Amino acid sequence: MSNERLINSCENCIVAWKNIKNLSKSEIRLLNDNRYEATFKPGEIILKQGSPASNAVFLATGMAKIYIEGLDGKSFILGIGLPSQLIIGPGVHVHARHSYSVSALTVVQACFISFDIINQLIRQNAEFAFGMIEDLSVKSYALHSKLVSLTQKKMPGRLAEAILFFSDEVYKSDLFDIILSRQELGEMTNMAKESVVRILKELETSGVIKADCSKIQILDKEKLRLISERG
Amino acid sequence: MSNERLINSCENCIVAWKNIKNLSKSEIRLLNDNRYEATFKPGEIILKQGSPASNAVFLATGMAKIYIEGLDGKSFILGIGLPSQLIIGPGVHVHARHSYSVSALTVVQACFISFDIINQLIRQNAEFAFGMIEDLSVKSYALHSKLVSLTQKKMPGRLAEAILFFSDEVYKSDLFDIILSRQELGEMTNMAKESVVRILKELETSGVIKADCSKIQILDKEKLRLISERG
DNA sequence: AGCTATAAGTGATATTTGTCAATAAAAAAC
DNA sequence: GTTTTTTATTGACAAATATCACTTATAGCT
Repeated sequence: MSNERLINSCENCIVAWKNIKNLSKSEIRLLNDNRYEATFKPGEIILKQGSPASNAVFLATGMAKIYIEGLDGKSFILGIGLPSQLIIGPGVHVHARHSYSVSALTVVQACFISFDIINQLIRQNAEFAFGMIEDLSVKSYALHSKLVSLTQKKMPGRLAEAILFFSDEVYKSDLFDIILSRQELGEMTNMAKESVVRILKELETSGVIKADCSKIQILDKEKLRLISERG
Repeated sequence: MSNERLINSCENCIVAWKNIKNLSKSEIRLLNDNRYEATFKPGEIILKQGSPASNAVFLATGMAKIYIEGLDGKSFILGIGLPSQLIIGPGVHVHARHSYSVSALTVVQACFISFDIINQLIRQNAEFAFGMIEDLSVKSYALHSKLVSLTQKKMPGRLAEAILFFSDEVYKSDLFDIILSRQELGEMTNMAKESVVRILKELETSGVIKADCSKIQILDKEKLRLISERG
């Protein structure tokens, strides 16, 4: 963690959270004056599940792994935190504890803002409050889809979905170096790492993708989408 | 659906949503004046997944099944709607569509209030907005637990959890007539109805519960809790 | 560059869980 | 109170998926 200020101001920050546009100049100043930056190295923990939630975290650069630490050491990867996102678990407004852990996958620059400030802004600015509600809703909605996917799709469907997520949401390309290991890919799709390897190979044999270690290329996106949707 | 007014006013309604206490008298009046009641018979659909969400629904009496209609006709039961609850899916603040269906399990009396009113109240009353955020957060938090439970627990753990849910949250008793069929219990715990029957019998054989058709009695709650937690 | 630790890949085997087919028991309809 | 329909239960079997025990790559270190 360094202490230099890498980001000048929230006002002209190009990776600022969408909802910040609902704030007035003076509100943005309040936010900016109470903002603390930190830089994390790959593997470092940004937020720890169960710990008291006193700050909201905005990712400015880099990628982070958002995961729930479940039963006997197993974790479940909820998703990948990307720039512009507000990282805030639902636990915050329930019992002021983080409901998941977040760790850096790459070098990550993050801004921390106290919930006192966030809550003050929610209180004084209704549009900001709506933005918060919308943010929570979008995340909740994603959990619903995930629930259906995990309970009703077979392994190939779930893995296809994960590959599409990386292609569409993370790398915005059909050829990318996937940052997660097979183990982690399994933690994201609820399958054993060996099964990840096997299904990847199946997808490769059927000409849908090419997977060589971390390099993944989507060859037939339509087919991959079909596999993802059919389950 | 009948049109008589069964509930006099939100102000002294004993099954009113918790967050209504944050409203002023005039705000409650606004709510009450724009409230429409409806009575549903068992099996009737109260909200349909995918349909435009124009109203919030408050359950006044009865029980409802909240479920996602997933892939090829399979549904996943998210939970049971009970009196005092606000039934509102996350889809509402994302794309103004219901993200799940709700159907009456018993005779249900419900109040409908337009989102125009709800949103107006969020806008003008910060505490009410906070109540909304808290409600969303609690629901989202529950989804996180469900996700862990479904991915990391084995069938006995998931079924034990469901039985405890009915005992602790719904009937508040160790002996109850469960309203869901074996099929539905399976849709709630992600298992086939035959597996529900088998695990129920296993639990019965090991002296944890007694299950005779719809009648379920918990004999050893500690052990049931252990099964639920260990997975 | 060589050594070491970590991750990927493979095959055999074991578990878990679902599906099918049939019967028994309840509940609903007449 | 039958008849009909739905739900519960059972056993045999099949499919999906995990686990184990290795082998082979890959990627960090010194």
